[in-house]
Amino acid sequence: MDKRHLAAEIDGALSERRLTSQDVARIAGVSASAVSRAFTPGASVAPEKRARILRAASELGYRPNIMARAVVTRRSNVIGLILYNETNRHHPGVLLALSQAFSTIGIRVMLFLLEDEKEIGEVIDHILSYQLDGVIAAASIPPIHLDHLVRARVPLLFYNQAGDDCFASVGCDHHASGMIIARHVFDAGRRRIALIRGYRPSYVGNERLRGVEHQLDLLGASVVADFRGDFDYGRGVAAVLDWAERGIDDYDAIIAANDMMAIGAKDALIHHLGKRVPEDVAVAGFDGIDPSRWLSHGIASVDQPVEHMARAAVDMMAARVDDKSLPAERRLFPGRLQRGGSVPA
Amino acid sequence: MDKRHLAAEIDGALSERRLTSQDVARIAGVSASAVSRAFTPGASVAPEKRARILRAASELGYRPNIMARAVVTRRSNVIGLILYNETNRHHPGVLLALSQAFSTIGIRVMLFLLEDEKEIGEVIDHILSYQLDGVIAAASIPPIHLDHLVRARVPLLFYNQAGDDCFASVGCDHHASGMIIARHVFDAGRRRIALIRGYRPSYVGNERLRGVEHQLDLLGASVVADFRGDFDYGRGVAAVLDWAERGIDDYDAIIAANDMMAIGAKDALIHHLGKRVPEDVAVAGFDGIDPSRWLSHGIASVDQPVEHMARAAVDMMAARVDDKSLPAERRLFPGRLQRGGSVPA
DNA sequence: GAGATCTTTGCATTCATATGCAAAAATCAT
DNA sequence: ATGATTTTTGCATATGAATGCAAAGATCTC
Repeated sequence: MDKRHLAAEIDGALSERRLTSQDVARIAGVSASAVSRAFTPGASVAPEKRARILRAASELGYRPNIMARAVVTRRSNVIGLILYNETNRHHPGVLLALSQAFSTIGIRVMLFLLEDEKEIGEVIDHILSYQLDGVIAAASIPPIHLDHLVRARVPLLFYNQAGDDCFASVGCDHHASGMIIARHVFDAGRRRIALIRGYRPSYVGNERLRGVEHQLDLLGASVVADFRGDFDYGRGVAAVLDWAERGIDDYDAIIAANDMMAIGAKDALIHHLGKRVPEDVAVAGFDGIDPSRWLSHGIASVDQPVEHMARAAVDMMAARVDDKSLPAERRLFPGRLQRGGSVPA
Repeated sequence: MDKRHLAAEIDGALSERRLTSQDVARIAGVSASAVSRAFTPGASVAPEKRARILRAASELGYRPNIMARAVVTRRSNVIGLILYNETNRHHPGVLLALSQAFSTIGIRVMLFLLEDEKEIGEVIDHILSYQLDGVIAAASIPPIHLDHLVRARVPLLFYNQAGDDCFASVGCDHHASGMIIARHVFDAGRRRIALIRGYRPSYVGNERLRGVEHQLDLLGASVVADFRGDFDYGRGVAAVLDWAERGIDDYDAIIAANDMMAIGAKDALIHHLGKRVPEDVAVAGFDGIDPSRWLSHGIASVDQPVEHMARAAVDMMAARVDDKSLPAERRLFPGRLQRGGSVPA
């Protein structure tokens, strides 16, 4: 058969070339345009011709080159995700939820995992070079770089970052979450609270502790100690040791800016100071990460509705890719109290 | 000035168009080719002309469109990373190490995070459509899909997967790691071992336990219980409860296929059965994840030299992108024993 | 069966960049 | 200053696919 012969010939010549719509067109006996249309939903092709083309394509193993398509359509179906490595370590659910949610609408994620704030310039540069359809930033972005994104008209959505009137954003209401956990600790009868904060520039950490302090203030409980953390287990341990060293031991509860540090603090209380949790000191955190629910921990926490947030982020991003004039909406989701043995009921 | 006028005009007309090399060429008073060459290292452009072009480009905020470039050069500088979500949750260091290592050589990562094995077909389809320079698979790939990748001549590298003569791979010597941890447990005087395996198709889990069993066999210790896990904390708990329910309680050590399950088992021993670790039962795992080193856990483990492995993966991939004829080398790294309180010294 | 309407099709062009080639310019040797 | 050599440069074309347009074909109406 002639078709078979053609296919073999194409296969042979392919060592260096790439399979193109032309190749498929040849063996299906149509034009390259027809092939293109066969792969474009809603395009005008006779049904049985489309079938023939798709058959030929799958025989050859042809798939439209999305890069080439992106040049013409100005759509890559790829979004950039800027994430601090830290965020992934402390809360791997975020990456999963976003990645999964995007894949349900056929959008792929190019990952920019930052170890250090300084890398962000280079990352933005890359983002602008790849013609990404949009960017989700789970990291703050310095104004200079923001300006580049704006000028290139790349839709930008902040995830769990400070609200800004100019950009769309999705987040958890961390301030309210702070109030919830503080209330929970207060309701357990604790009045002398020690705080382990996030590191200075962290919006999430700051909001959470602002909420905690606000609530404690309203209820009339006092903050008797205070430590600057970094969201890592080790800093939770360090906080407790630091207080002990400085003779501070009159707190009856610790609220940490996330679960990792809460667990660290709890471990230090038990293993280094020989205290009991929650009898001597109650411990609470945020995020509701897996280890917080382990038998050995049972940390009271306020978790984020990550799936809902991811879904919202994806919806908002998709809408803004289609219509760049959409307003800078901000969607906030409430946290949910997760009870745990570390704070008595 | 005319140049300023031109720039303003370009800026105005840009609402729908995109900034191209032509625009830069116009205000720099050169041809588009010159602009292209200015951005191509080693291309032939007069130094001061290159400077002029780069200045104009940065004024306008121009960056070469990598998608368009990729069509011509057949290089996207993007690799695909196929990863089970599970892997990221149980061992977030893998994603970080790979992502960072690639970014040092200017290659970006498109992430394909799988929740379920069934998604792999769709993922491979996407990978073939984007003209990715290569694929790193930290997941096994069914032969049908493998064939597609091979026919499209996409360099493929397996990460921590079963060795295959046809493909490059990087991995940890999990069998040896299994022997190491078994020896460690034996040296602590334990002779009656219970095993928590990975789920059936997991290469890493199987290798680790083959190594363990081999070593125990050599040393003359016996396996008195055995449970099929899934690498999750909950299955570690379940294993211990299952044995208890079935009246099996004569084991003096548990070796789990990873740290998560080891921690789960340890927690269940302590909190559900009231046993002591390591006095009554020693517990060991694999990976050396962060929580395994927490004060509250201290799990003896064999960790993987993730940074070295990632570095190797990146080097091998980069080499294979440049030269597709490179052989299917396999690089194995030894695991390192991490001591911990869960196995007495 | 003629004419009107709707659908399908291929041609030509476009997207943004890279690059071989030959002309032009700059550099060098003499 | 002249010719030989090297470097720069722009033109033209290529990459792989999408799409407006007009011609061709199919379908429908009466």
